[in-house]
Amino acid sequence: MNSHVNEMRARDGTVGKALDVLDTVAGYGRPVRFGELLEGSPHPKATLYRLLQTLTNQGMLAYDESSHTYSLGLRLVRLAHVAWQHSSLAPVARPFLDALSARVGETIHLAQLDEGQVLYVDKRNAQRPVEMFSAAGKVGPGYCTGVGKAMIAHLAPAERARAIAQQSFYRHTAHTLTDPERFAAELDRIVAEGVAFDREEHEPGIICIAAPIVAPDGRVLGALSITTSLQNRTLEDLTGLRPDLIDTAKRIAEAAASWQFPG
Amino acid sequence: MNSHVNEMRARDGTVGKALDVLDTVAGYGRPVRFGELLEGSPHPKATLYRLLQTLTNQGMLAYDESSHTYSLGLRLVRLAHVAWQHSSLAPVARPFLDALSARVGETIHLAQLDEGQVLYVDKRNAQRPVEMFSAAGKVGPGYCTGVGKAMIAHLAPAERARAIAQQSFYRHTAHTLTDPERFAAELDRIVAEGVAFDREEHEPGIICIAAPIVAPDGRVLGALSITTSLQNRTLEDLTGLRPDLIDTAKRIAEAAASWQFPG
DNA sequence: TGGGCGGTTCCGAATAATGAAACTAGTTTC
DNA sequence: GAAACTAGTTTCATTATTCGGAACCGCCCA
Repeated sequence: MNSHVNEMRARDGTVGKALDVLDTVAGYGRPVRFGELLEGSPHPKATLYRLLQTLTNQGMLAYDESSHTYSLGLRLVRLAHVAWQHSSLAPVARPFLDALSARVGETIHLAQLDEGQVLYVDKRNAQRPVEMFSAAGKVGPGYCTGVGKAMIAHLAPAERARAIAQQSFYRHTAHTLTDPERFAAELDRIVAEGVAFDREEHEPGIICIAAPIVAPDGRVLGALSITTSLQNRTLEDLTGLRPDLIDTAKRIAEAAASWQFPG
Repeated sequence: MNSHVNEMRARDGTVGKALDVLDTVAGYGRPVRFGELLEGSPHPKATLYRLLQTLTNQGMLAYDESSHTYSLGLRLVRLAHVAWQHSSLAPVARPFLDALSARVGETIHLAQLDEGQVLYVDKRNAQRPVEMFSAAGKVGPGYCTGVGKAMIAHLAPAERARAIAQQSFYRHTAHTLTDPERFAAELDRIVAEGVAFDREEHEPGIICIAAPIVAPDGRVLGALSITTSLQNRTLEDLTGLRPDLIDTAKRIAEAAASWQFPG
């Protein structure tokens, strides 16, 4: 699914390899045995073994004696807490999300771009209170989500090309855009309109409207979306929310700008 | 504050050093410049420089061109999402926390032990919906919190000794236990009683009752606490919640056990 | 124009990573 | 119950990488 990320990132010496292993373990999404990791690993047994030892010793992985399996360690959770607080828009955007959520009553996502993929960093849910990490830290595709398209559309040309090259263009639904050419055209349309729509491109029956969060200097900081299902609302309903969405995105960008520099 | 953790963990070759740098950056809690990191770093300029390059290139750090500062990167948030899901009690405990929260209406914490410190992995708040990462990933002291004492008390002797040695015993309030001897006695009392109390030992006016979550094989998985302020409730009130708390902790332990092995 | 400071690059020496192979422990097969 | 097998761990001579002192760059300020 996202193993190509591994291939891309390696070649930073030992540290790169170690972090690569971390990604691989994460990719399984469950405790994994030494043998499983070995096949599919570019490293010989002893090397992989030492990497796992080191990472475990460092608390980045957790080894379960009884089941002989490795999982990601708690040290990551600890680090991520700090990372989320100062490398993400979420702390700045929080009050704006709260307000927007109260006004529109639909699911709201705040996302950032990471290696061409969408990384959700905060969320407001209409019904249930809030799902914790299930939102923050989750990744999604860039080419078939509202937030992904909104962000990629507003990148500088070179970055945009790179981001397009990083997409898998897997067909999730009948509406998914799977052709890079047509995708690029869609991006131009998005820049012209200022917002991106997800027209059931990722999940059937799910639609959204998304706006980019762009810094004064033009850098894309993230994106904001309002998601709903066709059972509740129509695309026209979402279009009606456009002014509020764009306004909120702009306010977040301003807040981020004045937060960035005084630090 | 927690720099001793750094000292302890290094000496795992290059990877150890790199992760150490990550901790250091996290310790600042804000974007930090190269020079700041250099003083206080055991590495010469060139070495530190290369470590930062590697980590940045790997997405573990983010470098801001304009302010020349490093912060923790988004890749950590991504990894932590997975780590939280399968290396923490939180997913298993979630329904039990929801139920307990609904019954008692006070703030609830779920924590695990990491290097002698308390790592909060989930939270239910009485008033406001839920504060996201502000709970999950946050660390606290082991010797003056309910959850910390409950967990350390139920460790095997050798581990308990190690955990005690890892405490700073900084005096937060007039009630903080700062003597290792008396702390050990408190731990024995906690084992006998089955629950730990925080009697304003961390923050004035804040009290809590905590129970450990212990696996069938005796391993301490985590702890659960109900926190309140002396303005609202008394220690006696909390004692009344003891049966419910202990019962919930036991149920979580059972759920974790039956989740651990089928994996 | 020139000094100072933060950041970057070089390169021989020192060190740590490598990986084939041997070993051990637990498990299945006959 | 022994032998073959499987999965995981350790060893060690070789090799490649990291190390770090020193030189270099370039920007800001005087």
